[in-house]
Amino acid sequence: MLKAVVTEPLPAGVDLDTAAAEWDALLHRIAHRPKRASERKQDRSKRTEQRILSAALRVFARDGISRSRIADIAAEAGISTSTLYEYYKNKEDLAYDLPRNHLSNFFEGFRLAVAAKSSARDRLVLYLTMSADFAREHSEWARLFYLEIWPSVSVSETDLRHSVDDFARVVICLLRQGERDGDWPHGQNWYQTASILIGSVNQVIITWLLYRRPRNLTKASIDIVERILDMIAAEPAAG
Amino acid sequence: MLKAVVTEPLPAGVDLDTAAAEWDALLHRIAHRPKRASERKQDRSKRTEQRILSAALRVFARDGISRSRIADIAAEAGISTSTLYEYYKNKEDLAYDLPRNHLSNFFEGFRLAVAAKSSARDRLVLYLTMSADFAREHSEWARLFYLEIWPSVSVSETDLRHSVDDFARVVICLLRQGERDGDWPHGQNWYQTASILIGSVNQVIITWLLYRRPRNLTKASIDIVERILDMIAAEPAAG
DNA sequence: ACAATTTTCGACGATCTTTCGGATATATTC
DNA sequence: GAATATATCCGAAAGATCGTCGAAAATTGT
Repeated sequence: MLKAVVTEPLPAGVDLDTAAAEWDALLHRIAHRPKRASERKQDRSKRTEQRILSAALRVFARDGISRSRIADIAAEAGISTSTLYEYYKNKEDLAYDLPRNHLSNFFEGFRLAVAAKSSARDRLVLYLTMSADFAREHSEWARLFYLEIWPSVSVSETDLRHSVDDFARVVICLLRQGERDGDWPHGQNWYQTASILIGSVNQVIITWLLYRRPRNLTKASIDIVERILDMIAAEPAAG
Repeated sequence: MLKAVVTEPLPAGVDLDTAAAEWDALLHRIAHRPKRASERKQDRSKRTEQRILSAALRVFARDGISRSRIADIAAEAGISTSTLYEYYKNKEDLAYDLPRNHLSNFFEGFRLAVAAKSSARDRLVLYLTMSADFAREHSEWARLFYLEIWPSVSVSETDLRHSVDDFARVVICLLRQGERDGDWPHGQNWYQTASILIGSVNQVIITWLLYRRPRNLTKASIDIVERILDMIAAEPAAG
């Protein structure tokens, strides 16, 4: 795991080693949120579980969560309805397990890719761009996550909430890094800046999911993130 | 209705009268989207309809749409289940009628309030701030709209979609106004700018709805909108 | 006050969800 | 490799919610 090598004199009152360690810890944590409690013992079951998840994703994306029927998902997975209940308490439980899996994969992918980037700005661009790209590559999952689950009231009562909170936490952490490194001026409200970044990218992703516009989601997300970061870098220092 | 009085020489190729007329027309249209088709004949029915809407809002906000039962809503409204079906085809139909009503009211409120503002910047700040304030004042409705309905797949298949599209249209129109008036530099991608503004404000609203943070939603939305507009005004002109 | 129209409601059938007990498959032990 | 224990699967039936229908009640117009 990369650790920033400090060659310049430390700014007063900031421990870069501690900061780097925090970053590593955050990266590790987000990619390793505990999975669901019940571990299946037999290989057969693990295959069945995968078949259920993949079937559920297809059906949910096609019909929307509320209009999907458990029986359809079970049929699509090639098992009986009652077997499905051996794996998931109910439809909601199933629906909320899907994003957790994928989010873990996304975070793990980012953890590996970000090793090549050293500046906070590059990392931030990578992070937000990757999230848009992940949505484009897994558009069935993204429909489910961005259009049905993320904003839902119930997220706040679920384990999934932690993963969603992690998403914002990464942005905040990188904004602080950039401030320390002088990528943008001191004294801004980083929660507000994070809202702008995350809100803007999500807005682009959601519009793309609903209307397939703009055509090139990857380019659009790079453009919007870089534009915002340019604007932030040009702001007068506050405080 | 206010019409901009032109005292300065017109910039080449721009008809300010036409632009002002378009703005008036847009304002009128958004506040007067046609209501639902079926008109009730008796006064009693109109009261019942209101009781249903108000009961549905409470129940949906409390339980979430998918967990709400038609029977509960009917009981809350003091009518029988089957009577409710006389008014709404099904739960979805009911859920999607609520936002339409409120959005109309919001647009009408904006139409009246914006008459006092003449610059595009002031109008934009007013618009986005009012939308956050409307969410704060009608938080049950806002939970339903922002957390369950707006991002939902099904919006794209409903009448409601027009009202949602109107919301963005107003922002785009005001951004063009501001460009003509020199409030910010020429040549930017206004769809992108609109995504930033709308996405950021929505993000703040959603966070407030879920976690009641930041405490003062009104102030937070003013701050974030003004910060973004300042940044946009400071951008170099693109070409 | 009477007829026509509109609105309400209880009862019922249809659809979907969830549970339960036993049958079948896999793993473990000797 | 047979016996035992455990894990997985399924059919059937119970439970819950949705949505319909015809008759009763309320309202309106004359």
